[in-house]
Amino acid sequence: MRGRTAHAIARLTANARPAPSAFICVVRAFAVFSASPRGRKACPRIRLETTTMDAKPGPDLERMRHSCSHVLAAAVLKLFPDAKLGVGPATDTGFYYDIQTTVPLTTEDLPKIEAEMRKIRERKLPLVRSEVPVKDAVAFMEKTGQSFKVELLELLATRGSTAAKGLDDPNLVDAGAGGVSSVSFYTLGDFTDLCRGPHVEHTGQVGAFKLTKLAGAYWRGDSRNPQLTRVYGTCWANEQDLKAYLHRVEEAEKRDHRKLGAAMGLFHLQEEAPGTVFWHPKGWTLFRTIERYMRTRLEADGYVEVKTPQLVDRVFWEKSGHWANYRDAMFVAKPGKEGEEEDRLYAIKPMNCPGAVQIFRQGQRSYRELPLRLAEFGACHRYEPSGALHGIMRVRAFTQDDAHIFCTEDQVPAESRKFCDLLRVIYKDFGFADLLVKFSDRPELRAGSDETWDKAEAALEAGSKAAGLETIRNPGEGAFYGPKLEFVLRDAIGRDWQCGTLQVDFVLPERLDASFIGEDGAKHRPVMLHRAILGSFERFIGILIENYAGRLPTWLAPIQARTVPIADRHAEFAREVARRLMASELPQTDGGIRVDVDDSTERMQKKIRNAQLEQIPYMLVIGDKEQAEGRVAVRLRSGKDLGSMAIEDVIARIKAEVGTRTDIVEPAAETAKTT
RNA sequence: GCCGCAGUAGCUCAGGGGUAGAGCAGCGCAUUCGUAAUGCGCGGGUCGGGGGUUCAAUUCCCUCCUGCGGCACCA
Repeated sequence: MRGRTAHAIARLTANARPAPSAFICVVRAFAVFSASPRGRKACPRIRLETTTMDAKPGPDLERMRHSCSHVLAAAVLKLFPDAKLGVGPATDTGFYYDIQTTVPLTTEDLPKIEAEMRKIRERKLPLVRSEVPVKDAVAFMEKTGQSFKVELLELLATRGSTAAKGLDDPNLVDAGAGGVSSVSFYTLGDFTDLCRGPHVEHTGQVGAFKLTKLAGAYWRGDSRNPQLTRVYGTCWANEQDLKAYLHRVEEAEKRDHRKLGAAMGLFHLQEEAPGTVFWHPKGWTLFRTIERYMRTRLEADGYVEVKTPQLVDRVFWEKSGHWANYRDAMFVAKPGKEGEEEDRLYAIKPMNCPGAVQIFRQGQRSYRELPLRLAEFGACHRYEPSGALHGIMRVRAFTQDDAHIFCTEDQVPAESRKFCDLLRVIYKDFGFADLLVKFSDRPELRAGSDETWDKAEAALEAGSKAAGLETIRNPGEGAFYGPKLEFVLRDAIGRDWQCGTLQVDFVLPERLDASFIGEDGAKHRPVMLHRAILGSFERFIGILIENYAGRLPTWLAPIQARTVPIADRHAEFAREVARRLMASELPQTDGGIRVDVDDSTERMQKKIRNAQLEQIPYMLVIGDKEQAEGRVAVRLRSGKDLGSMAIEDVIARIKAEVGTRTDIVEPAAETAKTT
């Protein structure tokens, strides 16, 4: 968000419509749910809302959506009179209501509920607010059997807030010390709900809506509580906006890395290996390109690379604390003949840090070696809950761009700063400019004393200050061994992805007894910084695919150019051109330009179509003319025709794009169909 | 893990108590073509696995697996 003008944001968020020339920009701070699959944790952020000056006057969207959730609840109660209601707030695109019914709701009920909702809208029922003493409110909800509402009322009476923890419900948070003595009710026909409001005046003002999905949701977000059925809907000012939204959802689906990744031939997943990726040649080329790039950056920044074992005795994990905290999520192995397995139980590493400590512990370390930056492209396995798996974004086997920096407490600020600088350069190279940083402090379940945590949090605070970061507090979300900074980047369609992390750890060096000899000749404990920039390669590649909608910049594209001979007699020259491109040495890579030849018997038009669909940056067409002149006709995937070019000029251009990691933008390059 | 939904050819999808069909892709032949689909032909499926009901199951029921959308989780 930073560094963007309000106008740019308006354009980003204006549903692909041109940005209005005049608009009002309202800045509001409130809790929004992050779209990051890292979790839909509440992530407070400044949000810009834009409204056009010439926008039609009408009820505020959020208010309308909130009212729409009441309409939903009223409709459900009409159809299922014994339904118990949970909470029903507005969301970024609509609303939901959590409902418990004796017979579970199914998707077949949705059209019926929708029809009932329309009836309510047509009747233009007023939404009437009333102030009610808590005692009376409880009596009313008890009488109507709304036990969840009674629970909410009790929370309001004692705490003045219904928030489960922290900032988790933007619509119900009204945090204030102490309880309240009265609450507000809203009545809509014969349906009365506990609600803070505000609402539209009557149900006729509820715009175009559609119920979109059903899902289970734990009461008050706690898996120990009963699960209610959450009915999701979307709601817009008018039919046109609703249609535009549904269209946008469809467009976003086309970016889905699972679909694109398969279509681009990058990888596949299959039943027998849930949550693990089969990388195909093109996908692995992309993976290695990123790995090579990271290695170059890390080496330049004073890291040394290591590799630690996959399988380590459980005793080791007990020592590190992982066994106690994460045993359920670890894969274990007992080798040996069936019935005669070895006594020792091994676990596949879920993290790289204990391994890194072992390397640090070998021999006697001196303060002169610090800071020691041990990088590892470590492959970790975690038995993630089945419901969490998602394409290659959330998997059970993944490769981290991990590193552990062993240093003194005094070195933490400088190392933090150095890390943040590196992180920013790398994100920029991948095309991400927007960055948000969260500061996660001590969780409830943790290792180490409070004094240690005080020290660690203070050190990280100093580090983030040294790096010049503005951070957002994320209470209780630190790792069990230390507090962390979390780096969130924003993609081309405004979604947030948490990727990087920097964690200060005083605990593991202690537990695993790491030490160095200081200037004073005495033994000291090092501080350990855990850090990652991409997070996991698998997830980051998924993010890249979605961010670029498959159209990876030339430096990352698995195939950068394809020669397209028009007829068989041009094939030999096409192969010759490809050989020349392959022989050209690209900057910062091991090889030449990644090029192939389409010498199939298809017509040229079909070959171009195929290259387009594969999002290949350069199509080098070769016919009689080109062959005679020793040149190629260059077409970009944007549809732009660069005309006839000398082969060395094509090579120079691709080299330039790879060298700067930025594609050359052609001004008139927008003729291509979007597919 | 929990709630809801889904699984039919490599892909997208149709069908339905009497053992399956389209388009694309693939293969073969013809075509040798100037910037997003040349024509003709051919092959391809234990209808996710297991169990049950039935004269008969891909279709109905149960169960398991996997995936999808959420919830919870995410060192």
